[in-house]
Amino acid sequence: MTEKTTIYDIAKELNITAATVSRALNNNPKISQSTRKLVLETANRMNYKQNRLALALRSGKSNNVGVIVPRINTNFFASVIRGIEESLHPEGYQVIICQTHENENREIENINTLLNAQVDGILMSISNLPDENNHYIERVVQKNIPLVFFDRKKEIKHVSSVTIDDYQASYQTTQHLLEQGCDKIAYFSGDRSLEIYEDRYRGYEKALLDNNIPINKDYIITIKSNVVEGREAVEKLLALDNPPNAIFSTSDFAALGAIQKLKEHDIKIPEDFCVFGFGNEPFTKFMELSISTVDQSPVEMGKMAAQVFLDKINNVDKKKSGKTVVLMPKLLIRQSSTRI
Amino acid sequence: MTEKTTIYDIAKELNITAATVSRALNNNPKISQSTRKLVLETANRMNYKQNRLALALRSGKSNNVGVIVPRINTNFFASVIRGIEESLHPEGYQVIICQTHENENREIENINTLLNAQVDGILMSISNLPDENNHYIERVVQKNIPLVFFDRKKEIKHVSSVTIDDYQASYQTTQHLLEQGCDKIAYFSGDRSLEIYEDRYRGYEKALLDNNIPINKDYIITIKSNVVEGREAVEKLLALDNPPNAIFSTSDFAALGAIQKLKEHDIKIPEDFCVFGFGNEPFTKFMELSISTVDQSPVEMGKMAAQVFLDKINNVDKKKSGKTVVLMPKLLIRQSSTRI
DNA sequence: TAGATTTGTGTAATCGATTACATAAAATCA
DNA sequence: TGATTTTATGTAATCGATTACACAAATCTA
Repeated sequence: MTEKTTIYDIAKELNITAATVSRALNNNPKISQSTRKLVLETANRMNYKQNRLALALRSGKSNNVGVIVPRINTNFFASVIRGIEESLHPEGYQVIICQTHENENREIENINTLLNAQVDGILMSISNLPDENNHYIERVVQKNIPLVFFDRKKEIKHVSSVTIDDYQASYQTTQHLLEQGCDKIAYFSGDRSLEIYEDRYRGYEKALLDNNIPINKDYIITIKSNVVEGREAVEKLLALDNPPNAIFSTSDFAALGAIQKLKEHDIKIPEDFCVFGFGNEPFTKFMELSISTVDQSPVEMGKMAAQVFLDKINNVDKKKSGKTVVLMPKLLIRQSSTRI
Repeated sequence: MTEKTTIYDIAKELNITAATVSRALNNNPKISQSTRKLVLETANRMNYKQNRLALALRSGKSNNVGVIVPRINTNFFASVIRGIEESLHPEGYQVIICQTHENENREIENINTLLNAQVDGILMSISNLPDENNHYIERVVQKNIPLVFFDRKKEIKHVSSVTIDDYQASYQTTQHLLEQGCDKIAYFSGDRSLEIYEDRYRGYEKALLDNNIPINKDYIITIKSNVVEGREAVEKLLALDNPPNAIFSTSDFAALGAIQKLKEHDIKIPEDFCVFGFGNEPFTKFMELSISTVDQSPVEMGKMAAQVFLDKINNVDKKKSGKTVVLMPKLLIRQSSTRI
């Protein structure tokens, strides 16, 4: 029939109790071989499937993990989720996804919904939660639910995080551009109230200072991660009295927009101008003029975030420690910044 | 403390029963204003959060929906999932994602896990489930759990589906290439045991026949969706005595590989050779030679699949009908196939 | 063979929320 | 005022699985 089979149905069928059925199904040692065999056969015949909801309610363990991202259909986040799913699936966890659209209310709402759903852990890339809302995060910690930030993190006590070394990535990229002979490097920044963008900015700044190059504020432009803003930023830069000869963009999309616009101005890349992106979006490799960029190993990052969660779940002793994992970024030096 | 507050805790605090608390929280009319106010305040003060697991167990409704895709980190599937999430979130459903990696065992396993988790519906893009395993699908139907295929579907009784009109897309694309003056059109096919690829092939074939152009079997190559296979296929085509002057690739990635290889052979696109892709991957637009392609409106497709699920859930009367939605594809005619 | 031990099942509580039914108290009516 | 209706609350079952505890039967020991 259409109804679901429960252990009670099996029990009635065999004229035993549900407890015995449960024991047989769970390989409990206190059960006779004959009964176990009978139960297993009957369960199979009646097409029994364990109701994980009931199990979850009793055990207090849902075997679900929530993942919160700004938006799922970007290569980076989709890849992180892939990594998470692949690490968690073999351990019997399922992944619930939530999007915030960079909206802090959605972020709070998603956290609450996940808590209500009794998830065993939350992995998230924070949108832009102002500090006054930190208590929503702290509540998760208080409930002893493992929380792991990936990529976009926030310094909160007892919260783990997995990121790449954004400072290093940025420092090395700037250094690379300098070595290519670019001495006037413009910088496209993201919202610096987010740690990753602040770290990247510091890496850029430090590399310039280490090379005795003063910071030119006109070269620093805050953009959103899309093609149009990259184009617009280039217009501004080219209108300067002393325009730059390189751009380090913390967004691949903006880097692409920049390249388009530079070409329209008949500026030769990389001969006259170098461009470096960030994120290793698939298209950067495919372009005829391939775009140099920083690879963030998103799948690895997802796997690592999942691993940090699993370690926490499995070591109840180390109750309130937060683990910080920093992955090394990989500079992918391609045509857009290679002057040979 | 770290413990969770339940309605029993609130009841004890106020010296009433859990039933009354429940009624107050659910705006049950049979409750006095004063009690309701008191309960609400106390719940708030004690930071009460409803345990959705308990609710789910009692009501038989988990408010979770499972989504099964081959792989989440492709633009198409990530976008569909985005659409699904955005339609389902306002209705109070959460989305559980599963990947199959095109593996039929994983597909079956995922279906079973979702059923055990008591999901209220399953939305999936089928991998390559052979017919002898149809009963795993039919079991879902039997349990009266709404099942919706998107993109990659299978004809199974009572199962809904949302697809684009692959036949039309393919027919129109072929027609377009003919109009551009290409009379020798090669075709990169996917695995034709999947309906979508069979439909696309039929569209291609029909357009040629309608224009009195015989099918040349040498022009038809089955590929996997990646750049390398596109390159290799072009090598084969160019080695023919009578090579083609256009390619219609059912994969954008293969189309890109084809373009790369054609350029290496100094063949001019679109003057000497036209290329048309399928899927509207982001990079197709960004290329210096932008690639013509078919847009499948994945976000729309996801939203529609979610809507079909919601309609089914909300109309219990129409118990076992399957709804079939066919979206119109959009041809994006770009430089790679535009001869002025 | 009486007593101790082992083995296999049953009983009933539990997880947290909802709700049909019962019932006491309050309000309304005649 | 006594009967009737309304209102608010309590009681207890339910969803499906697990498990501490109890206990009867089987097996072992001396």
